[in-house]
Amino acid sequence: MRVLSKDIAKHIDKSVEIQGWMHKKRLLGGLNFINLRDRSGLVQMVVEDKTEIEKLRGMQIGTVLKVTGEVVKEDRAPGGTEIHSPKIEILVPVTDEPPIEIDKPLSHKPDNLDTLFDNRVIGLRNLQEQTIFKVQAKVLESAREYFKQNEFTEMNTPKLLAEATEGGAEVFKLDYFGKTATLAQSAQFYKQIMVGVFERVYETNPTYRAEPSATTRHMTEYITIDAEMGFIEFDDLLSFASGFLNHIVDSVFDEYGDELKKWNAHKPVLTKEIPRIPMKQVHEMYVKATKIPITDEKDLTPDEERWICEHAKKTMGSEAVLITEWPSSSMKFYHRKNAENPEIADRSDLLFRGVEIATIPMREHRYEVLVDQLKTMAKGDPENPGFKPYLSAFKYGLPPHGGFGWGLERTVEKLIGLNNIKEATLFPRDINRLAP
RNA sequence: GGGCUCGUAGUGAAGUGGUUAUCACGCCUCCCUGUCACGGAGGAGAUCGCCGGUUCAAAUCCGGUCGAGCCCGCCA
Repeated sequence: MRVLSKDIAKHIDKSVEIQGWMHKKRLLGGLNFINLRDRSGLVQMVVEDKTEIEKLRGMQIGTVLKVTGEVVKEDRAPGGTEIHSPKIEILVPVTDEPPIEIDKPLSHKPDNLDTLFDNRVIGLRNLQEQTIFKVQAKVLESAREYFKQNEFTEMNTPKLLAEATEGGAEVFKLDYFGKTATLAQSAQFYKQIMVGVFERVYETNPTYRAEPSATTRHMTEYITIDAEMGFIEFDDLLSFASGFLNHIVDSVFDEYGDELKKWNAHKPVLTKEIPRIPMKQVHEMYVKATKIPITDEKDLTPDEERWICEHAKKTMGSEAVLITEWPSSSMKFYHRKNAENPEIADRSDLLFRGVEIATIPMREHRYEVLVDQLKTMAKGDPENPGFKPYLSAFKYGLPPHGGFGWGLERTVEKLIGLNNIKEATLFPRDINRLAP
């Protein structure tokens, strides 16, 4: 009966069987320490028997072991317990030394990321790398928790689409039994359609962008937390997003705060309601503070995004900020113009620690207005089979609604304090990486 | 797509014209009974990304090429 490393303290003075990977050898001669890794962590065993330690000669880190030994309480052992007099059975011998270190922190310097990803299969076994992806799993878990508390229904929408209709990002094209299919660049149309079914829906699925971007915050495949809710207005939508971020941050640091100390990650300071700042005001504050002129009034530059987050941290007690009042001239056709001021759109971007992690807009739900915006802003044909089913959802009744597309990897990256989105991705895909 | 920067043992780094290319981790052999970045002695491991050029001499300078990184544009 296998016992996990985290549970051995419950078996003091008893014989237990443990299984896992050899993580570290410290051979002191007559007294040898072997660390074993399993899914719950590490356990130390003390090997004094020469025939037992000889079994491990030539065996490298990663060797799969089954060990039976006695659990002993020992203050000098990490965790206060260890295994004595082990009988070692090698389940899978490993004689090749690992191409990258498993038992020591790996270099995350930009110059070394290529090596990190080339050796990803083995490097992910590194405990510090594991922390990144336990945090990622926790972000998803706490997101689901929050959605459930707020009566959302989880869904899965198709990623293979007939043709590109949404506009904006470049799409991947692929052969589909002689026709051309595209990979979804977002769940946009489907999640709006599903508002007509469940009111509140979300999914956490991959999305694909064929943009030839080579930056620290872009990939060709990434996970979006896509949510949409009906019968809501803009204010409440932004409050919902504030609560969402707070819940995720609290959940992650409650569970992994200790492990994250090894990454020098500190819990972000946030306000219950994330501060909302109109874009024009950000431009003004930025220009005044930095003397750097604004080149594009319709968007923020990456430097402005970094600056406003620092500014909000210092003056508003929040490392996140909601940028509001986006000019309607740059909005998508399915976004909604502000009722009082049609020059601006009911849209907000959520910036967190210097990077945009979510876009949070209200959608235009009125059929006639939407059709008009489709024609004038996107030069789209409402009769096009890519648009017609989508538009019919509106024709047959969609309430006022809004939602967000929330970048999972960017969120994890910034929670931990990493500098490149790919570090927060198991097997990153970018303009020139398709493997491993 | 535009600009800038970088390619040296398995890994991380040093070496800016001079003949055996340096160090640390890892690996191999030996010593070591409380290690936890164990310690000590010894050893193996690199056509210095690739091609061409300049030079008596190139890891080092020049040109090309391939690969990578960062910034910008765009976005999650």
